[in-house]
Amino acid sequence: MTRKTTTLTFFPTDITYHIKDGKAVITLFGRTTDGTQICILDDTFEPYFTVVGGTEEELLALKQDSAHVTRVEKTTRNLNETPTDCFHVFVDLPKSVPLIKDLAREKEYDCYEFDILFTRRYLIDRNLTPLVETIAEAERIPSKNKVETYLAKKITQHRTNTLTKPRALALDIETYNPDNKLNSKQNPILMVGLYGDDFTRVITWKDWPKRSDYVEVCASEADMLKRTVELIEQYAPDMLVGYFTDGFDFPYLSERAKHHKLELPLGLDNSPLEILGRSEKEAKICGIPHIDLFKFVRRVIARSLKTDSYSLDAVSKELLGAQKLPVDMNALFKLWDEPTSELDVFAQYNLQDCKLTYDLFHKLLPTLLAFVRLIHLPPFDINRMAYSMLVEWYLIVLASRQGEIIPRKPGYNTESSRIKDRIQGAFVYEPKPGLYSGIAVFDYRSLYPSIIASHNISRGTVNCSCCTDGPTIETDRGTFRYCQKRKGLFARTISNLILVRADIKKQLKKNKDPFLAAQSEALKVLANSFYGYMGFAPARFYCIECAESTTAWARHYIHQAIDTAKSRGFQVLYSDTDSVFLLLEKKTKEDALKLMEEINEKLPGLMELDYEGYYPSGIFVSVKAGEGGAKKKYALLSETGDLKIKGFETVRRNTSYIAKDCQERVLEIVLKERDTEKAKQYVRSIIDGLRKNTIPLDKLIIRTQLTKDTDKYASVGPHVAVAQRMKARGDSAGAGTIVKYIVVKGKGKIRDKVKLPDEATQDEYDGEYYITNQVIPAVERIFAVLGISEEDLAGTAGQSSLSSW
DNA sequence: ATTATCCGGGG
DNA sequence: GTGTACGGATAAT
Repeated sequence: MTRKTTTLTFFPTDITYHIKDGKAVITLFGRTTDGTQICILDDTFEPYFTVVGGTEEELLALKQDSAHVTRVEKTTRNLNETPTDCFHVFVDLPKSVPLIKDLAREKEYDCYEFDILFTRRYLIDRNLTPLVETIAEAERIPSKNKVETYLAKKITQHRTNTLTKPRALALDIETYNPDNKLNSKQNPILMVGLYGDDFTRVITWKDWPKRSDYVEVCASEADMLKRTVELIEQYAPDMLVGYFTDGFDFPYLSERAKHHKLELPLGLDNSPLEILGRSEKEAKICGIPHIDLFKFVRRVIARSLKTDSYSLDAVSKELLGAQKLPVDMNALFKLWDEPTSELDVFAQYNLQDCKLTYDLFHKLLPTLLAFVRLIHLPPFDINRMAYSMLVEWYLIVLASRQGEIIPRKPGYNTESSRIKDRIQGAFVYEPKPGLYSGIAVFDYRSLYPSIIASHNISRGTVNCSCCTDGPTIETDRGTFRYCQKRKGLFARTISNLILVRADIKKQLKKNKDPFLAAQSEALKVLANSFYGYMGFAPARFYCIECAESTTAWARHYIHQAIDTAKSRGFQVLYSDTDSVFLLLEKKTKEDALKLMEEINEKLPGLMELDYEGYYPSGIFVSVKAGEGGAKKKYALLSETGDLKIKGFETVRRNTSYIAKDCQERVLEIVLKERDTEKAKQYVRSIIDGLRKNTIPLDKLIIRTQLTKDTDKYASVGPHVAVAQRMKARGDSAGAGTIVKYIVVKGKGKIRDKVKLPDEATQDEYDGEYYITNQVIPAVERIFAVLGISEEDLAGTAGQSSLSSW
């Protein structure tokens, strides 16, 4: 009867539950510190939700079919940060919660927390964090799982070690693709690539001459699928990694398995690979978190990347300095039909994609781990969350552990009406276009987070009834006052984020650990996302008054800095949101620093004005030539000689490198050498080079992204004409393709004068086109500031127009 | 300007 | 599964 209880130390990687004997059993999968994969069951957690109103008897009586209330616990929790009597209503099964909740609602009881998932509720209430070292007192039990299974008596964590070296396996497939068609019902999978620690394999079902030694040939597609499951099981990964595998590889594998009437029992409980969701799919494997790096990159990493495209190729290039193997995708199906040694290139291509994915995973692992540790949810969930959800769940877990009842998600009507709520934005002091010397720049450090923390902004502290005096803030929406006695949820949470980050930054100075660096970054972005979250219509903790007060205080503090500067005789050049640019003129840097100290003395709490830097010269350019109102278009020269350029066009849309290069060089000459004449001569030399066709061809390439397929454009612009040319010669060019072209000499419209970069020759590009449409527009506003007209610039003063050159 | 719609990414 | 979109860019009004 009695079995031996053992102590297991393990890292939980995945969590789920199953029903056994009419009861929900939490199932944790993970790896022990000595490397064994295990499964731990916990049958001591009961599903519940929270009700305000009703009586114990009435709640106990709620029942629909077999769904029923098992017990009711009277308790006190905070509702909108105010202590409130409520009930925890326990039910027989997790899926009974929505049913019983509906019955309770019919009786007009206020229901909460009925949509907090069972496994998440477990992690919150039991204070557990995935991927963190866990100690379980447990006994071994018989099971059909692929791994040793134990029933837990007690599970605890000390939040020390984290699973920083998970055993990862990357997967990628290649498919039969006639006419660029991706159709999992018709076209088979040709190859499955796997890449792990000391493991490389491409599985396929045709042989070809001179194939690489990591290629394994199966008899059929079905055999290849079975072999894939077998190899994954043998490798026993902690995490299965892919790129857009939620949207492509796993759904495709699943569909092909269905086609062959096969199951893909990848789960550690032998359950099949599951494809969830309707429009945005998720591929789930029980016990093995599936990490789709594409989703993580697009939702979390994107804002720190330069690239516009989140393709594996572009992201690998930026983060790893490595790229996909260049192949002609259209050749794959032809080679498959008649295999030659050339087909091996596609196996190499397949494996390279797996390797990039594997390397990318390790590059991004510190960030993923940082969020898992902060938010306390499983890696599978964190991987797929948008910023708003990361903030929301950070709040949910913290608030819940502090006894707060989690607000409901807004209904459709509430959300629609919230969308109409507009918040008055930041203050902008528009600069007068001009060339300036001696600029000091200050900015408020983490302005919005520090305001929220310092002014105790929170949904539960706004216009509290416990203190009627205290500072107020005027906004378009009314005057708001925040409690002086109780610390609010938002303010407490954000203060904590700021303080923990300060501590991590201190540690980072001694130890440049990438995991620490990622934690610091994660804390920063979470803090910076709070303001946006408060005004986000679908947010549970929505608080428009809080958001409105935050920007109002921001405007107040930036005005305060500007007014103090003016009263001390500084000229204010420009200001936007959290920064102030001062023109020093006769004053020194020391005077400016003294001013900063003076401003800082008056600031409350965590708020602080930072000295961003001193710039010997800077130019502010108007958005439209010759007019005022230069918003966010300026260039500064730092003391170390670096140019800081804001708001000028970049080579992304319809701009050539020659235009950008010329613009940068002009800014450099103007700011560093202060030599207008030299800048003018430089532009003239470029114009001359364009006329004489001596500027290298690759500087003239113009890039434009196709927004739709070529046949859907009403008007055929140059980029559409190029796409048509590409198609005519057999290249693919559909929606999303970035087309590259060069404008060449000739008659007619621009679209009749475009060529692909590899078709055009040095002598045939149209210099005049580049002068009028690329180079001049890029620099004319800079010269307008310096009092030089287009005509003067081009050396054509006196002529009637540019076109007469 | 503000509001709808489309699209990514994979072969 | 006690559930679910998202965010950017372009086109349309």
